[in-house]
Amino acid sequence: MTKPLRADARRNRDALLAKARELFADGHFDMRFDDFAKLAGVGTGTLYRHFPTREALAEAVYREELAAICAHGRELRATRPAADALAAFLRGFVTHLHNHQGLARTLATLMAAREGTLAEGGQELTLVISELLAAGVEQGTIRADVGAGAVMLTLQGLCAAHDQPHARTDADGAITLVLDGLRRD
Amino acid sequence: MTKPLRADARRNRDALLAKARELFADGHFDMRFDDFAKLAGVGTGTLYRHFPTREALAEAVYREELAAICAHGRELRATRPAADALAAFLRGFVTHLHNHQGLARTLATLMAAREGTLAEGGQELTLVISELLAAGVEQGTIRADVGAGAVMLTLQGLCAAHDQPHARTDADGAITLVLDGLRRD
DNA sequence: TAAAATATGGAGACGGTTTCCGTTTGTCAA
DNA sequence: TTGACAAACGGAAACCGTCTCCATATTTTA
Repeated sequence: MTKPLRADARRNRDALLAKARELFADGHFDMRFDDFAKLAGVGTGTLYRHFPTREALAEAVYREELAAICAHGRELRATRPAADALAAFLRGFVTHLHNHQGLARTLATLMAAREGTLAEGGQELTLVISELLAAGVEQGTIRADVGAGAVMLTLQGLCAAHDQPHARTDADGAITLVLDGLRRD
Repeated sequence: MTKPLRADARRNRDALLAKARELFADGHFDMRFDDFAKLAGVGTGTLYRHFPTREALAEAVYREELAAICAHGRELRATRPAADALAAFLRGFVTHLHNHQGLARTLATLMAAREGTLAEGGQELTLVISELLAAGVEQGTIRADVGAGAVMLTLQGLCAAHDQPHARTDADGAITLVLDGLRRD
């Protein structure tokens, strides 16, 4: 599965990721792709070998962060009533997006992607949400006629709009609607 | 305001729009920008003079369509209880998007745009929705603590996801959540 | 330590975008 | 009408980011 990587290859890959993380954190998302390579001190070819596209790089940068979010979602589901867990998860998601612009930007792309490794991240998130919904249906606190896709679609909106003026307020409002709309009580 | 346009200029502009409409209707959204010019029988420079960017062209193509949608929304507001009008408007919007991929694609861009003429289209839609909401608040059928931005954000999600597998089902679900979440009764 | 396997780097090809300016077309006043 | 001026045209060529290719270098294996 996970093919063993040659020493220099791993070193270069890590250098690229580190530099990308640094630049993303500073809000530099739109660099010339080649420049990532230059700044990381590797050749253009090396960059392309490790990350064929800009999105692949972003995906690698945020993979762990997204996995952590999903893990947090599962933990919530295991330790709280489903409706509470869902609310906490979505509210936390909004806050996290608000504090991590790069993640929002990346997720907007990931969710739009329909094939390949890129889509995986989005699918894991969908899975977590559908588990939360299923638990809520089981507990009778969440309606059964709306699927995880509908919620994901709202999240996609949040991500796509993350850099608009009233993004935070609007995002909070949208999540409120989703939560109240889902509630069955 | 509306500067008088020279005869040949108007002719070329119309040819460009007509060809773009035709191509968009056939699902050809990703043409080389130059080719619009060639296909419309005008020079590259002429294309750029009339529509500086791809988005400007798309915006011009769908401007009337969007205006019609907004007009329809206002008409609904004037002739029905606000909650009904809002539901009809949003449901209709989903159906319309589903039947007009090009509009969805264009709106996704328009809504993301934050400045210039491009943003205008998005703003008019926001305005219509906030009028519908305001009417509902007045009539006591819609909650007052969530703004039009929250709804727009969901619509942005619909547009961004319009070409995904379960887009229609998910869109219907998301709108259901928005409507039920907004209802105050 | 030599051969095989893997990875590197960066020059340059590629292709879409955009500008620039000499020519054409339309407008308007006389 | 016609002449002069302004507005618009067209498309060749400059521009610029992306991506490939391969001679060279590094690591691994035997």
